[in-house]
Amino acid sequence: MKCLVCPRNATGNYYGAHTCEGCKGFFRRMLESGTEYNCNFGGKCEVTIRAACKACRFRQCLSVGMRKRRIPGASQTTRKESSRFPSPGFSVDSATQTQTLIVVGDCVVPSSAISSGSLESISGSETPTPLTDFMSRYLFLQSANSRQKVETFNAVQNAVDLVYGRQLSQWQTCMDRALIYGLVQTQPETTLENIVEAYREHNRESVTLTYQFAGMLPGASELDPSERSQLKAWWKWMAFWIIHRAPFLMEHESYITIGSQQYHYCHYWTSRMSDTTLTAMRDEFCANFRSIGLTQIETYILLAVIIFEPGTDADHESLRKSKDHSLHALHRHYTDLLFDVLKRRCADRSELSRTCRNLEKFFSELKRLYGLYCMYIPVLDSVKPQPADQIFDGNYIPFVLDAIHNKRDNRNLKRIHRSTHELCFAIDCSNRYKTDTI
DNA sequence: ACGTATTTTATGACCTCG
DNA sequence: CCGAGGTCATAAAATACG
Repeated sequence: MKCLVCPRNATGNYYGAHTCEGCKGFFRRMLESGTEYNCNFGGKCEVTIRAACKACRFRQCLSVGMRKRRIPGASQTTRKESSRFPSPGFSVDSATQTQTLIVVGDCVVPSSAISSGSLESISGSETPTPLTDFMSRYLFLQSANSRQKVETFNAVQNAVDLVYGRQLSQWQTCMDRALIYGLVQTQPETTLENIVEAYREHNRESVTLTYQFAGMLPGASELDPSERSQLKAWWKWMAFWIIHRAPFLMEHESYITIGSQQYHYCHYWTSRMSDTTLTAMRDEFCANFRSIGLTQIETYILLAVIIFEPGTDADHESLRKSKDHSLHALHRHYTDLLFDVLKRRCADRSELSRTCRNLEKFFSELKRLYGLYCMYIPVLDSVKPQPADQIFDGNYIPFVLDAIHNKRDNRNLKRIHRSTHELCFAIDCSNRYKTDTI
């Protein structure tokens, strides 16, 4: 196997990546010395043997996922890691790590629980008395149900790795560089127009990834076309957008990179592109979501629940009324799975109910945020969700690019801005998202 | 300025230990 | 057996010197 940093052969997995002895030693020395090197050639040097530019070699180390496991005296690091995906039990600490679940009796348990010898406590040792027919059938159904959940759990994990693994690790690198190593992402000179274009590109890609993820969820491909179209509801994508990014959108700074240029979409650009109220609300929302303390896999199961939420679109009124179509069944299945996983992770009932309460609170915030985004995403013209007049009742939508080019009369823009702003707070999304299913 | 010797620094193969 | 961290010979770079 090749070293992920330089052209040599890898000799093992060091600091979280397959590298050679040289790159391992180099990374260790860089951490020890704490010296920060700058590249004099634009940060794009090829990492060759021995003579490589230190700045670029270190950047490459970070980008392939090399991390110091424990920084002496830096408790912040551990806190940050654990706040992202706190995971007692179902530990999934990187975007690409996979935790398999298996069925024991009627329970779904992480495979690690078996190897660590806690099997007895989960399954109970033996069942000496013969079962009645009814009980056998009952247990069979229950175990089939568990098996299905395990399959779904693993499929969700697989979908996360495949669809989002790369993106998550890029963002994690961006965040680690800043928070752990105090390195600011080198940013090429750019303009607001470039950032807006990158943001659009990023969102187009994001739509694709969302539906790619949705398509990989067990059950999705078997839906009939009208049901499948409901997976693409615009508000679902919005919820997906924010939840998927929540670990990286902090109050003090954002750590996501966008577009083919991988621009750091930092607070500065956010403030140039949208209202500070929106950013503040977004960041507060993300902080609240992080405080729920869902693990990574729980987060994406939650997203699956959202994806399969039966629609409320007027076009699908008849579908919505029938309670037995597949979308409802799938929604139920994923909700069950989420509950199962939560139940098994939470230490006691109070932790479980706290998590559920927080989830409920999160849904009501989501509605509020949805109102805001209804205004801004069409403004940025990054996706074409529904015709704007359906959301804004015929009001003119201010386009940011128009504002940049001063194509519109500024006074008019301000007026419209204010009116849409007020309007978005008034949008009642309560019929769009039901919390009673969770 | 140039060539050579010496010193300093960075590297990576190998080692130890948990 | 694996990987984090230590050791040390040595390659490479920096500096001194004639």
